[in-house]
Amino acid sequence: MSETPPHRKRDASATTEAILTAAREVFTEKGYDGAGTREIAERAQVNVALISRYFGSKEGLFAAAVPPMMTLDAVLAGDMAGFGTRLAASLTHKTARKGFDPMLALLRAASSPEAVPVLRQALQAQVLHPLADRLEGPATLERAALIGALVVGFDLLTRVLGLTATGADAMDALEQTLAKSVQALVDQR
Amino acid sequence: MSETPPHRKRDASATTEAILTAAREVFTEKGYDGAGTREIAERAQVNVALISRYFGSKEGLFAAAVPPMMTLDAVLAGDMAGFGTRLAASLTHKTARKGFDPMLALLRAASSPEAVPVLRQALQAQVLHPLADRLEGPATLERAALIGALVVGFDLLTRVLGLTATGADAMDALEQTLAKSVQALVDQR
DNA sequence: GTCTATATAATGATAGAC
DNA sequence: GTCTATCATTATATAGAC
Repeated sequence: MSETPPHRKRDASATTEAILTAAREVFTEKGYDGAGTREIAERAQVNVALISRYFGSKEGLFAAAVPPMMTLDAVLAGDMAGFGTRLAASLTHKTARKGFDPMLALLRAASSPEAVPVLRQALQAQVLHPLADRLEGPATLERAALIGALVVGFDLLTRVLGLTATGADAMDALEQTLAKSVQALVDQR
Repeated sequence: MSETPPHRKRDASATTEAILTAAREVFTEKGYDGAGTREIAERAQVNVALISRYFGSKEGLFAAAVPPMMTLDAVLAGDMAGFGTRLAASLTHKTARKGFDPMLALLRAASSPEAVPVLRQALQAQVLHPLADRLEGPATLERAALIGALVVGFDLLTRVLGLTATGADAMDALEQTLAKSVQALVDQR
């Protein structure tokens, strides 16, 4: 053997994957502005220059990392009669999920002009339209948007701003009321 | 007269007011991270150094400028039977309000750690609690929080991310559905 | 009370060696 | 395919003259 110290793997796809994974985590925690390319590279155990190499720019990295992961498939699976309950449970039972969280990433990037266009497009195509397609009756897109608003606002208040329900029964009341509001939007016609 | 060229007024209170007004506008437009002290000073027609002089830091300026203005008084005035309608109208009829907008400022600062504590406190004390006090029945604070989530989420989707309802009748449907959802949370018991 | 000038630190991006 | 080194820009904050 000869010399080959500094890097673990000479594989472009493994490198890009490591960058994407790290980027998703850091964007989730710090938002678009707060996430630095150096920190992302460090977490990926990769040289900073490779971010520009493979993704062109921080903006390109964000677009490749976050929007493709935005989906509602998990809660859309199942009958729509139980949608409100499922959705409310998924929002209140977020058991300190660490790592990537598309919703947090969206909330913490929404104030950055570079991120807004791709976020809007992904939200439309991958969340609101699929949800609207599962609704019956009039104004399905508008009702889907209001369900989206409820979800987004709930997460903003509780997980970004850190508002807390005081006590376990308050949490129950919150979850039930949320489920009811969502289901009312689903059942409306 | 002798020499006195570069500044219009030698008055601390006028200067701090000019800074506060400019800061509110810039924070609204650009968010906490995006707003630069230079830009704020320029818009206030004031020297940059005076921001540190009077507010200590950018964080101090934000705390002095935005949170004290967060209030729900305008829509809380009136009987609660019409609250949903009033609130929905105030959200959808935002006729391109220019200048300071507390809700936009909140949304665009929520991803910045320096802004979160003061935003949470102001939201609790000046918005959610006053609203909860006007509600009757059980779990008033939780229902107030969900109304807040709906409002915050709605503005995030429409004004920060720029989702648009397609057509005037779609806007009507949106407004009516929103009013209905809010009022259901008010009337619940 | 306000100014200029600067200290200090961080950023995103790139050129070119290996 | 990956590295080091650096460029260029920008940011907040402060010291000290006026």
